Amino acid sequence: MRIGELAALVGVSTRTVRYYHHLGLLPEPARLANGYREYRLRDSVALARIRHLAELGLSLEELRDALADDEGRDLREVLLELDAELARQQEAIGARRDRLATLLAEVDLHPDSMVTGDMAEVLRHLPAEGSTFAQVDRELLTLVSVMADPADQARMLKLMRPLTEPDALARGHALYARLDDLADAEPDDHRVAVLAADLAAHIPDEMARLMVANVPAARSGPVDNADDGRWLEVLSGEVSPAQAEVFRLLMTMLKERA
Amino acid sequence: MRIGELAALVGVSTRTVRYYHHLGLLPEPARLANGYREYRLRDSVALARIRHLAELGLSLEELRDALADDEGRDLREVLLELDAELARQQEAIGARRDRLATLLAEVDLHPDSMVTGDMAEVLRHLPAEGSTFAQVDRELLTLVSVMADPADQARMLKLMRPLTEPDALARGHALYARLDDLADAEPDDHRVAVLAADLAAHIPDEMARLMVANVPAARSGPVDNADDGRWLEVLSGEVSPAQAEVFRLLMTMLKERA
DNA sequence: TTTGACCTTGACGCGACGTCAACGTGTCTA
DNA sequence: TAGACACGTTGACGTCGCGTCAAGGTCAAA
Repeated sequence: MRIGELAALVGVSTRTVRYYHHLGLLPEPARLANGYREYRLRDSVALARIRHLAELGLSLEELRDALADDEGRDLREVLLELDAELARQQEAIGARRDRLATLLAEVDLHPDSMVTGDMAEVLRHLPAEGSTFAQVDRELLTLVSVMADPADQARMLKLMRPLTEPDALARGHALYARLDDLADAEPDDHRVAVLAADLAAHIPDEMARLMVANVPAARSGPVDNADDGRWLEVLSGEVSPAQAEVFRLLMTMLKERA
Repeated sequence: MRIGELAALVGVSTRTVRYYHHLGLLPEPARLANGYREYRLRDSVALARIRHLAELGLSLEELRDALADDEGRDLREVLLELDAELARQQEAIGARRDRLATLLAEVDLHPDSMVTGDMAEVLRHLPAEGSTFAQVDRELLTLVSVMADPADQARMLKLMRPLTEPDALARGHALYARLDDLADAEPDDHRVAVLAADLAAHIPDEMARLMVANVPAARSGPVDNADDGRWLEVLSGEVSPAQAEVFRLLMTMLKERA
């Protein structure tokens, strides 16, 4: 047989056969006078065996190891390992499909974003365009909703629920307005400390504890942990210096309260 | 934020972030005076969203399309399509695991080869070393056992069962010996036609029909079908001219009988 | 003789990055 | 002030299992 016949017989391309030669998986057969490879029956048996195993999902390198010398001993281990690997893959795909189903339900309800229904509810209660600080909160909440695992998120949403009550909402919007008023103020403006105290009063105890536990800038001591990064500076980049000072004071107050 | 902070926050490598810029998935942020990229909160939101979707199995290209302009309309379709794709993958892996389990059972029983137990039984009944023709049969049967689907194989094995009875076996071995005797004979040796007839008599009717239907050299007319290849020549390469002639005559007789 | 089907080797391309090179920048320490 | 060290920049190559094209050589049929 020439290479095309062998390939057609086993059902692969000639490129595949030559590639297997290149890898040393299939021995190079004798050549005819014109340089063509001349295959025999046993080559097609070897090739068919390679394909049989490859189609089960074995990598060609694993194949070479398994078929190398002792065909029986190693092969069984490799196949068992492969089965475990395939089982893992099935589970992983199942988990992905679960998350996908969750996401699809969210997309159905809120096509414009990718947050859960509850989080979308919270976001809708934030002041719309115009408030730069509300925009920062919006981004923070969206980030959390994409990154945090569902359990943590649900806990957080439960704590935020009271803030969406009509009167709490009105006070919240007033606080946002006062924050926005500080856009051009100096960090030592007298309104800064007052606003921070009012914000602290607005935040329920349980939520304060959660913020202290999770916001790096509020944890004890100076920035000694690499994980902490530079949260405060990052936020400062998003808002004015006076507004950043409000945030810093607020976190200090919450930490003292905890 | 600089690129390392962004990457650590979202849990990817800096290379990944730059790759997403390269693909246009994530917009390039402003640069500092020193050329460093300067990221803001919204960049981390965008990056987290990309990762969230990518981890579900969407390709980056699909992601770019889905997140391009209309986030809601397209995304749902893409996600549904992805779910179908994942379901297909799960099924494919399941099928692979089924075949793997079959193969494992075979390997347990017959560690030296990769054939089913029944086929191993047939192979064991063939004359051992020394008979070149039996070696050819051995390779042909092994090839069939690797390539044919299990149903066809089972049918074939059932037809071969009578040939492994003690007396049929003895006659079969005698026929192999007579074939091997023709190794150095001329194609017009008088033993050729006799042996072909004896072989034909040794093959049960039903099996003859199966061979005529499946062996290209036995089908009607000259080689007119590309699929037929050059079976006869291939076999001739494995055995002597006289032996090849026996095979040719045998197939002709079987065809006439059908 | 020319076509057309086959063979040869060699090289590039894919997808989603990892990894290394060669270099500039910023911060901390001796 | 110098050096160490961590970080940033762009660019290029490697991964895996081949597909695909390039530029030729070989062979049977029209």
